Amino acid sequence: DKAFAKAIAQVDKYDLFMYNGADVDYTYRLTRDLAEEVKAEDQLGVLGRIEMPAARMFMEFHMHGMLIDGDYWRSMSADWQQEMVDLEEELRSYPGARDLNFGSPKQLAVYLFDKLKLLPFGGKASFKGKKIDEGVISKAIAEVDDPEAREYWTSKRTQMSEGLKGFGGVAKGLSPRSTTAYMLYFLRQQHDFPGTLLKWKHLQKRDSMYGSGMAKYVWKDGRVHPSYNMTATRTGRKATNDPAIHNLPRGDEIYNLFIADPGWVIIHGDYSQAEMRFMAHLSKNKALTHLLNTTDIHTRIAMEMFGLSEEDVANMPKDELKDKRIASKMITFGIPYGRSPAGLAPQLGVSKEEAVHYQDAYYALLPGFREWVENHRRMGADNHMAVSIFNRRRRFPLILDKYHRREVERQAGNMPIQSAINDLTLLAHINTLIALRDAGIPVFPWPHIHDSLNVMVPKPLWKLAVKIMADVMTDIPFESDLEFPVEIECGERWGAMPTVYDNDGWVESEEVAALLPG
DNA sequence: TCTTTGAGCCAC
DNA sequence: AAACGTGGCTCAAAGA
Ligand SMILES: Nc1nc2c(ncn2[C@H]2C[C@H](O)[C@@H](COP(=O)(O)OP(=O)(O)OP(=O)(O)O)O2)c(=O)[nH]1
Ligand SMILES: [Mn+2]
Ligand SMILES: [Mn+2]
Repeated sequence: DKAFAKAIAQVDKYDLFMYNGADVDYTYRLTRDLAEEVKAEDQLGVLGRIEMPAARMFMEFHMHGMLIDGDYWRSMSADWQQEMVDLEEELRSYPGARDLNFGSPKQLAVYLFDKLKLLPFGGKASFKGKKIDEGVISKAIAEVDDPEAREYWTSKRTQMSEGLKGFGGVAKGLSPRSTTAYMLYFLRQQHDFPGTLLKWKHLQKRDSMYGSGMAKYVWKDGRVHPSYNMTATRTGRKATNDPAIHNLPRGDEIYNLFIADPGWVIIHGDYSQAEMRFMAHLSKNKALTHLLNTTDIHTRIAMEMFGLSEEDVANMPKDELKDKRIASKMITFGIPYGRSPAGLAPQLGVSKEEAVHYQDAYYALLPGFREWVENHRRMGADNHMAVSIFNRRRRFPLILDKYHRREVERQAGNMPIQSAINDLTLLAHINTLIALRDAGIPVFPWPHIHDSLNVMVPKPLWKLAVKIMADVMTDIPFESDLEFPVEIECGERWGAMPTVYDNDGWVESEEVAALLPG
């Protein structure tokens, strides 16, 4: 932080040294007291086996950082800014829009709903309520004939305000005067302005995050050095910042900003259908296990969601299928994590009643799974605690009312699964580094991202390293009927990495041959 | 001139 | 529609 650095620069050097020394000393002394607490909470295993080695790995990653492709970065940034200039000129040409700040939701609402008098989901009636009823949204979007808009609505959530969820908090949902993309896709059926605004918003986000906005994160060495926050989540997942790398927009455009050091390659491994597999492990559900062993469940749910046949899947462009598969994850995970038919409906593009049928069809595919899911949720709330197989814990000391209880049930249901997949992956990351070094392969850690991990190795050794990573990741540290297959990609640029290894072994392709000799 | 909050959008 | 879960970042606007 610039202001902080400036302030620190003015502090007397001797005072600063004394302060830093005291900081270290007191931290060290605290370990004695805290070790007692950790022991009392039976968390020495989590600390010693996972958190401490992970901390060392994250520090190593932070120090070395990731190289930014400076030419590509500047070129992309310039492109985005030029496009924005053009779009802004168009937007300002609309009557009354000349002096608008397009980044201000407040000003946009006045323009869209008062000046242009555009009608939100549900029309005039919605102005009466504070939030738009889900049924109104479902009905409205079902009647819209705009493929791009339909695609958006099936791939994004409506959820907006957060508040103190469930108790004394702000109501969640879509306000009738909302200016979100979700709303703009509806408004663009009535006027040209919202459509152009959507494009502007997209570019504004890209540039502010990864174009001009990225500059503050690029050090003098031309690299970014993200920090890992190990205590940000209630599940043991990690968070990153400065810059955050857990929420980079998918696709090559942004990922190609990050490249391997010259002469090195990045190797990336991601668990397949990770949390579904772990739910199968915990529940020992036969049908789910069988489904995972024989098909891709995300694709299977995508077929249900979009009404696709086997032929459709076979003939569809690869990228389109990939997008539909991604969209289906929110349904596949949403249902066992407690999403209601009302919540599912807008994303499925159907009424609440029809959404019930989707939910039933989902569970009909997996006999016994619904019972397990509901019991699993209840037990966590009853115990006021959720525990993962790695003995990570989340407590729920207070349950305030029946609605809060439902929230706690969903959180307690999710924790042991999300947490275990994270720790499984984190351990695999740590062990991959160890195994590579044991094999004499130089390696730098790259990011750990929930159920995926990255390392950087010298290019000539890529194949050896891929095999080692695959072996470590699939050699899970617990007994299970389930396998945990991985997909491994490799390349010099983070956004251009062909799959080189998956559940069926080595993947041959022209792309691999061109990129990775040997 | 700061800091905090709200709206919005991105990911696994 | 009393809400699938877990997060971070930017900008505008309000608060100190
Ligand atoms: N509750 C919830 N969890 C999610 C959602 N999206 C992702 N996750 C969790 C569950 C996933 O298994 C995990 C890793 O995300 P991935 O994008 O890698 O998906 P997954 O591993 O399921 O499939 P894949 O890697 O594509 O075979 O993150 C979501 O929308 N809701
Ligand atoms: Mn995965
Ligand atoms: Mn993943």
